[in-house]
Amino acid sequence: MVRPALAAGRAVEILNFFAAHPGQAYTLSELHTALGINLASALAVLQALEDGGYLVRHPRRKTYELGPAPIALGDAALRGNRAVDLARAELRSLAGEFDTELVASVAIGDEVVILAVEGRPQLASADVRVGQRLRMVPPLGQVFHAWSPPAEVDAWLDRLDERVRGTARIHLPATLGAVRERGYSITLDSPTRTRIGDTLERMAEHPREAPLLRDRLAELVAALGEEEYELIAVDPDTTYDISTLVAPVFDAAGRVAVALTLNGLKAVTGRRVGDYGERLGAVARLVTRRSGGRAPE
Amino acid sequence: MVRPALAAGRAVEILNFFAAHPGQAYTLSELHTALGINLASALAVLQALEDGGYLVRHPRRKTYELGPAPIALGDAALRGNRAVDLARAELRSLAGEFDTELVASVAIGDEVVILAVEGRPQLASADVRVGQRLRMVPPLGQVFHAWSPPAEVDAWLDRLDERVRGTARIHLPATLGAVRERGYSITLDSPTRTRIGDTLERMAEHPREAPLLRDRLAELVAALGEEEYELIAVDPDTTYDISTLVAPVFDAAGRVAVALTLNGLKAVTGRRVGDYGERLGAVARLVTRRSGGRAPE
DNA sequence: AAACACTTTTCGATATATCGAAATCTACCG
DNA sequence: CGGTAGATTTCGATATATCGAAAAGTGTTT
Repeated sequence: MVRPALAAGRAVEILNFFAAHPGQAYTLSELHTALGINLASALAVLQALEDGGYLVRHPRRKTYELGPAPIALGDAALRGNRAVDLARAELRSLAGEFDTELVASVAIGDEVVILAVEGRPQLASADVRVGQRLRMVPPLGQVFHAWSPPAEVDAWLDRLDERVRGTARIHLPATLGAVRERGYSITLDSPTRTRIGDTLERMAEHPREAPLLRDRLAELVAALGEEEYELIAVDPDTTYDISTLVAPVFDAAGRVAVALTLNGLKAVTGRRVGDYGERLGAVARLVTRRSGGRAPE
Repeated sequence: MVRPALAAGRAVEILNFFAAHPGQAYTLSELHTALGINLASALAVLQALEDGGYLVRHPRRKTYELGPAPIALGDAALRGNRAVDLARAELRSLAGEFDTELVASVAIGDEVVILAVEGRPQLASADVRVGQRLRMVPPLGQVFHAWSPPAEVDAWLDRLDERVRGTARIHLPATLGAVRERGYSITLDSPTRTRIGDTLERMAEHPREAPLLRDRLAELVAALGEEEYELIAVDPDTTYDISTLVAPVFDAAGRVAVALTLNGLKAVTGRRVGDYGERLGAVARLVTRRSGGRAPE
């Protein structure tokens, strides 16, 4: 058997958990209950991570927290990933310019991982932190799939509960088309959408509750299907509450390397939405070009 | 058996290797030969790391390189490690002020790991890169041991080849005392010292050659024992070539959390050496204070 | 001071990852 | 276009990590 390497997978899970909870310290049993890893196995993995300096153990409290080794690793990863490095810098200056929250995220497997957060949102939204991992279930992840081959879009849709998959398969192609056409995604703020975000966050935070929350999520997505969440046509004179504007940064292969998100715009006219979107899109194109990427087609 | 978790240890080794070689891509067999991990086992671990986004695989070339996940992890580690974060910022401004190379490093087990490098050295020295790991064998690591309990100093000395251990045990207590007294370490540049650095770097780079290089290292350390490498008394009017000035940043428990190193000063008077050292020491004390640390005693 | 509740560590049987070698695949070269 | 050298992937026996549960340790409460 060659696939598993169970202990390495555990090491990854543990590191991801610490990445999502910066500055926090956890005991062995907290990690055991949070991640569902057997105590003895978790101990072995924690010792290996400690030996390498990825975690340090407080000798009295017997808690683990992040050590210095990931700092060097993160530095190396940033050097090898020009797009993220540039995106961080650009988002920082955009945050000053726009006075709202800006986020850089990437897709890893079937999850979105937050890599940078700058500024604060105008609208109260689900709180976003670096290291957060959210399962990329529609409508989350539109920019990551707007330029994808049909097979990948299908895999994305298949993550939906089967009760809502049918209607999603009807609506989503049009919205993905609108995103492709416009170059960025616009989603409207609504209580339903906020609750979807909260639920996904809660599922990520408490993996043990995930099965219970799936039903709830399915209902919310079904409800969202009835609303207009992805804005297809923008009227310049209507006032909107915007949940997110998202623009893609492409890599050399024409795939979405990083997504730049502008979060929570309160009561803005369609005209202004267009201005924000174009500005965000221009930054995304700049980062694409400077990092050696190219748009598809 | 609870100690091993072999696969987790391999994951750590592989990540360390990538941390030390930023932006580089490696094939399975390159990693296999470089790290001495069985091909099949290495493949399993690499797949686990890839699933988590710590590595990405180039589908054509079949090479692995760092993915985006370590960026989030590094960010979290920095948030939890105020001392390193502050040290990086302070070293950056010092590099502008001093026009030489400045380095932040930490001790992990029996190794020193480089976490930040700013500026360029005046003297040609072994090249220093973020992520580098060097086995901390005397004379390397003086600041990390100047305030340590005797047992740790002994463990450090025991890493020396037994042929030179005896003389080192005679000389080092005095030099550690001088470091403690002065608050920072001063080591002189010499061909022997440079070659020790090169050899340690080479051992870290090619673990397979390490046993062959141990003899060479022992000879060099023996030769260094004859020279004056740690400067005990500084004459204000003599001109020195300085290899390193190193000042400690302490954590809340009074242990050395980070070492700040100023590398390669060419032809400076003793008076100037003192100025540099005091400035570096002042920065180290500032970082200690701001990060909530305290000096021992 | 003693019992309690909790966490960490240890332990032995079993399932499984690891190892070395062989088989397959890929790309280069004649 | 066929051969070859290198790499990747697969395979089966063996060593070993994993699991559940019990033991030892730690700090708190009564």
